[in-house]
Amino acid sequence: MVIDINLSNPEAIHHPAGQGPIPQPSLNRMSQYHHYLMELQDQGIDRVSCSRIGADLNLVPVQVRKDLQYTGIIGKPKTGYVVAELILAIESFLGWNNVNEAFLVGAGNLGTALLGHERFTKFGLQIVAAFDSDPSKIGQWVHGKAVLPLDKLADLAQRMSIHLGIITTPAEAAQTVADEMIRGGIQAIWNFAPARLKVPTHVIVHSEDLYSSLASLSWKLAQRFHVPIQQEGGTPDGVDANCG
Amino acid sequence: MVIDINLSNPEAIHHPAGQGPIPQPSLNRMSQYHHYLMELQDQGIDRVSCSRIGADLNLVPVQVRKDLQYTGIIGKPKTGYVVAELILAIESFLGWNNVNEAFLVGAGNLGTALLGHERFTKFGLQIVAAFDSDPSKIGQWVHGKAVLPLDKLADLAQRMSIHLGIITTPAEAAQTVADEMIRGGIQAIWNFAPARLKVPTHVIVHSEDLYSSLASLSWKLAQRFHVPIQQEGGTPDGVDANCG
DNA sequence: ATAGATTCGATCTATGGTTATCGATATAAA
DNA sequence: TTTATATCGATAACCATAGATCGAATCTAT
Repeated sequence: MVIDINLSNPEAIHHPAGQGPIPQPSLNRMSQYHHYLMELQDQGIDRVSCSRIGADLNLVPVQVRKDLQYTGIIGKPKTGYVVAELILAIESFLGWNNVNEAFLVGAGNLGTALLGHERFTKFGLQIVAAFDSDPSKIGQWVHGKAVLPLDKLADLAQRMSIHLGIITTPAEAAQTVADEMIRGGIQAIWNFAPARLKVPTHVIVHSEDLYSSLASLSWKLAQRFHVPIQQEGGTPDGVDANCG
Repeated sequence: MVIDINLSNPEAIHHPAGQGPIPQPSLNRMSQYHHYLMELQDQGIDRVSCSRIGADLNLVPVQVRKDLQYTGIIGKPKTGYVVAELILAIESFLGWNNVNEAFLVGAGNLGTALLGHERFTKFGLQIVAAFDSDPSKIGQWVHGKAVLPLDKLADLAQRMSIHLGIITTPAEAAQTVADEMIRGGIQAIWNFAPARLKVPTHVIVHSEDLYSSLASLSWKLAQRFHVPIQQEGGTPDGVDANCG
């Protein structure tokens, strides 16, 4: 799950097509649609309707339609959308057709996992180098990326115009790393360390907060086992919701 | 970010204290409060008010108060809450005072990272064994946990009454693994593989969906760089929101 | 060519979550 | 002891998101 630290006010979120602000939940569903459409394409299906998408993704058709409208795609009555077009629309909407070069800090297991995830390139994410402060890791190559000393980050980020930083260090190091990134002019941080980052308001922070997920998960498990009383319309199974 | 697959209807989510259903966002904020309160405790602070929490966490006090009420804690006017009590209240509310034993499948980098994360035990999560289908990994020990063959999972889960499964395999394997887990009577799945899992409705699924996060992140970055026009109350920085 | 079925796009309504308000209560200061 | 202030808990207003409805458009089948 994600907690974005510098919230202040959830303000209007506008998008290019000028269709007004897009709700965060809609934005979150985009990748789901994208993934699903890629599957359709693999199966040789070239047209799809909102009803179909909704049925397969457990969403009500109207919601799908609304979400897709944000991408600027237009569909035809009775036929629906052209799958290929729709994929492109989503990719362009999300900026996945442009490359985002990124620096990753923290060449541990998690960092290594991300470095090895070639599929990111399909979504415009290109991790170009890794950094660490552990001398034993510096100079190594991980999945074809050099591990450089952390103190080179700011300068390199600036010279290479890197806008995105990924933090996969332990919690203690996270703030220091974030500060370095900001010093290097990095605009957005994808943070996997379980720490609240203090950043200037112009910096975008997305934190993957495992504990938050774990919290919902264990709460729901606890519910199931310690609250045998379940007496209403919804089945005991209905304890789920999206965005857990 | 998290997408929970078997949604159907986001139905009422009830909790023990009987204060009515708890909103998912509130649930997600719980771990944040918990983390913050632990910090306070480390600093020797023993009382705290909602205003204080809100100021430090960028939340409006009234929201904090409401969230905390779900845990059943009661505070005193003018003083606020006793930190130690509050921590206990949250832990008990989330079920973090009970142990959840879990099996993890997929002893790759990500799996290894999770297996090595001792801090999980503080939150009631105890990963008791790892599984894999790669013969070269079977029989190894990772961070003190044995890596067993996948086909032993269902039987062991049943005999040991394991309720929680963690999937850290590649996407292709995820569904097979989930099926095995369900065969073993597992109730909840924490899925890190980028795949939609098909599960019976009684099984809780929490998927950490990296692509969804990446989608928001790259959208926001794209917004920043490709839409120089930003003409309203909110600053261009205000593009953030929680739950990205 | 026409009738029927299906789906899109737009508008409207309902739900759920967030934020504001108000009285009550506890502490601190006068 | 009294008064002022801060905070809690509850209720109510508000806003964002989700869902329902309806007309218009397009395709298929007769």
